[in-house]
Amino acid sequence: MELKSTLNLPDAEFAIPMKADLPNLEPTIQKRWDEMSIYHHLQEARAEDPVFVLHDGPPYTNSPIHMGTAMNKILKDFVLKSRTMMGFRAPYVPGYDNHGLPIEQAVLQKFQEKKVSPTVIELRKACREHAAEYVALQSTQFQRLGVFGLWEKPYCTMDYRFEGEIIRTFKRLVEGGYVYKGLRPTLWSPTSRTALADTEIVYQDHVSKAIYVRFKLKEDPNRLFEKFANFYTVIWTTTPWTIPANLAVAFHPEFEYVVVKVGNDHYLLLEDLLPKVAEKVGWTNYSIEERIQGINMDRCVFQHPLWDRDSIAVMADYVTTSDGTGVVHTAPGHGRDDFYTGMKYGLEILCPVNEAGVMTHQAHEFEGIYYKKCDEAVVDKLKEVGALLAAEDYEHSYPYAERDGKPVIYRATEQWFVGIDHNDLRMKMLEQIKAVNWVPVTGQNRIHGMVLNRPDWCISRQRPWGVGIPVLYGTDSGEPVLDPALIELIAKMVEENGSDSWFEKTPEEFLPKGYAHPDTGETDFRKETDVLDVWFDSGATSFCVLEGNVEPRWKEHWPADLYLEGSDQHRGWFNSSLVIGTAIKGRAPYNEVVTHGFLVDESGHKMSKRGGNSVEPVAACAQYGADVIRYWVASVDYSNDAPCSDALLRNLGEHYRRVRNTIRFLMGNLSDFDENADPVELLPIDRWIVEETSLLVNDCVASYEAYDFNGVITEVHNFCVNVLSAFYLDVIKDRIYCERRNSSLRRSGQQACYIVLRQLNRLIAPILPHTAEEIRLKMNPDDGLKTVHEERFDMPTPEEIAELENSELRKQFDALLDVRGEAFAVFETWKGTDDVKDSQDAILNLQTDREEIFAFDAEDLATFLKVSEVRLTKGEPKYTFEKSMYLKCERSRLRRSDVTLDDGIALRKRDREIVEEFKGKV
RNA sequence: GGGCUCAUAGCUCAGUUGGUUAGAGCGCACCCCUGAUAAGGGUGAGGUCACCGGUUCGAAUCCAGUUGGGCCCA
Repeated sequence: MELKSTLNLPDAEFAIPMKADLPNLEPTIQKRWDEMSIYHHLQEARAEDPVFVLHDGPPYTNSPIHMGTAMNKILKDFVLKSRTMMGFRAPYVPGYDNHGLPIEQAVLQKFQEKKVSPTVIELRKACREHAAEYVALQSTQFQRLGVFGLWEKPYCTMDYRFEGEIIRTFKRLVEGGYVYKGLRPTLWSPTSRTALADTEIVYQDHVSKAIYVRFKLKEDPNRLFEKFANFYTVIWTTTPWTIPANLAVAFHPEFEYVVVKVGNDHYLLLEDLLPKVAEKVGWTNYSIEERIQGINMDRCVFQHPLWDRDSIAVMADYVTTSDGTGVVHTAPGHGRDDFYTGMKYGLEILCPVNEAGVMTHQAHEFEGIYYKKCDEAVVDKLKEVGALLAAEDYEHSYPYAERDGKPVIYRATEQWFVGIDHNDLRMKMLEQIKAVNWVPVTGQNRIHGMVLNRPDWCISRQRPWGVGIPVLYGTDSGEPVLDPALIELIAKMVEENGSDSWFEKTPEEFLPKGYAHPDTGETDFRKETDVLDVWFDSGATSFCVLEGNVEPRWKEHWPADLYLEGSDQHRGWFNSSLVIGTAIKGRAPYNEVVTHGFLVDESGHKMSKRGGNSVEPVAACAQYGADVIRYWVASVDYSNDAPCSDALLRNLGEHYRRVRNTIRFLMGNLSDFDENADPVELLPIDRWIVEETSLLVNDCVASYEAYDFNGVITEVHNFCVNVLSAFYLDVIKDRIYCERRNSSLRRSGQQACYIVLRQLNRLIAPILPHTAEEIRLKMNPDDGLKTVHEERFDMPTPEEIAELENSELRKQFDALLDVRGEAFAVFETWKGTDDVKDSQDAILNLQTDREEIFAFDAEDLATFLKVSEVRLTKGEPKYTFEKSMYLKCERSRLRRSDVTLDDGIALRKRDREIVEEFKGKV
């Protein structure tokens, strides 16, 4: 008779296959999820439970997803699935960010290729189509990763109702008095008379007229320079035409300046640049009279070189020691740095240039001159009044418009702003930042600095693809109407017909009959042409989504429990959401913020398509499977830069297989196990493994709560490798394989395996959702649930944990595992002697002083230490081996004292009885 | 150039308030098993904790600087 047929070997039929074939398996599991509407099923299953709201940050819809977006969505999914298994209802409305320049430019390029100039309406339509295409694509790609959510009704910032709600959010800020109109310099093309974005600029070599100009000291509050006659400072600029807009001269507070005497005049400039300046302006005979640090000049007043106007000394840290004089000509209407410095010092934003690049009446005698021509006029005039020290041609790179290849200028234009200091908003935001839980905690530092220093928020964009700013102007007066009732009217129009209608319709078409300007009484209006900054769109999402006005199914409590995004969003979404949330409701729209880093390759360099080191999530899904990608996400420290490469994914595939195989073996042992049969009393080792598993669950759930997914997967993996494979499963094989099918010894082991398996499967489910579902489907447990994702973590109470951690049983097995490790190490050096290579062929003479070991049964010790016999004595630790002379049982393959040779076959007593029973049956 | 941040074994990660010989998994080498088998078990080799100073009885850990990455600005 075949001895093998009398054994209970693992049944591969009952287990999951060793080879996962995830790329083919996952879609079939996902199909099943779709058929059962798993997202809704889970929401209903937790309908009565506490809610955990993760509000989705919308990815931009102009490309397929990349690995970074995949990681972000997977991290969110870890949170949602684990919170669900902790017993929360965890809704998830995925979002998409649709408006903005990158889409507009992609679309414009397509038009250009066809040599078509679209109208604003045509362009917007094409942008909408383009965005919709990528919403659909990204949605498919995210779902392929195994992410659950309300995929049939995500939020899109371009949806009509959503656009309407964005306008209402604007209205709430208007009601709070946060919105005002001001000037701000933008890149401006005088030839096409439009504002341009940074991305529409190319830098080219350009020859400018560079001039050195002296400014006479007018007021000297600290009497620093009163001892010097004819006292000037010297500036250098490459744009003479901006001299009419000069309102300040900037010094670096920390740099060292000198007072230089030249003839009867004194000049203040940077010491480091003195030799260079002296050469340029032709000072041959000069002497340094005094040295003084820049900070001392703060708020000295100089005289504008042409007119009776002050030019005050301001402090700026962008002053450099490489060019010019160390004193920077500052025209707040003509430069971004100048603008912010001007704001800080309360200067006017003076811009004496009109939209065609022609100087206005504010430029006095230069009125009517084109800005380029004005360079010469200004130089002549400066020479005439004696303010010009030198002029030369200067070659440098200068911004040009990509569109028409012509130079551009910085020009202050009218823009809409949100006042960050209105109503103490900044202080309130800083308070909120303290109250939010930032993970990792360094995020708090980062956003605090940004909010502390941020200027007012310019929410205007001179662009067609966005939500039109709902403001009308009196045609004659040019006075804006900031009327909440009017904005509400526009919001209603937009939510029905989209913000396209704002662009399509004339004011007469949507204004009520007889509507008059609240301030001027005018009845003729023109529309604002600017759209809202896309950060306004996304900053408004917490209201648009969670308040449920756009879609009732989205309604959840505000603020959200969690935002989870890349660390770049400290400046972006976390910031814009905080501004709007705090302005409207006086608090942050999130209680907790988790941030992750960016992707790098194996050598720690940023991942990019151009760098040729990117890993594509769609391709990786097809090659390794989503669960392996998810394993990767769980394995990296996402709070830092996360490394990703093909080699890394392959490596993690090995980790995955190890976990999978351990579970597969557990399952294989359970083919004849009935979960509903009356339980037997567990043997000590079986009770031990169940208790160890409870401790594992406790640790892993704590890790899930702390968003430490690496902690989860590392512990699970180590448990599979070190505790299950290397010890427990190895050691119970004899019982499972060789004992009688229904013996309580075997049943005890199976019962433990079953419990461990169910526990493990829950622990991996948030990270490996497809695999966990595959396992559950194969096991088909009788618990009335439809999916592993609605199971709950089986959490012991804190009291139970404390008891388990300190149990006698645990101490006993800890001691055993220590002894086992030491014994194996000694065996390794002994083996080979007496021809013994397998520890099962050896007898261990174990001398130990560890009391716990003596509590074990002698037979169990031999089994647990994988030897033929253990001869135990008390004393100093000592391990010696000798060759076992016992016969080897042909059925159990063990050398034991009870093996006898009978009928030409060597068998243990137990095994002989079982074989006889089988014979009797046959 | 500025703000924030990171650097521990070939790879991915642990490393509590500063305290024995810095750990794990993978990979690698050697061995065992052949009843988890494109599996499983055992042992082992791998580290100037990026570099350079400092504080301290004692530093991977605290401080300053350097180098090299990353995000955000300019």
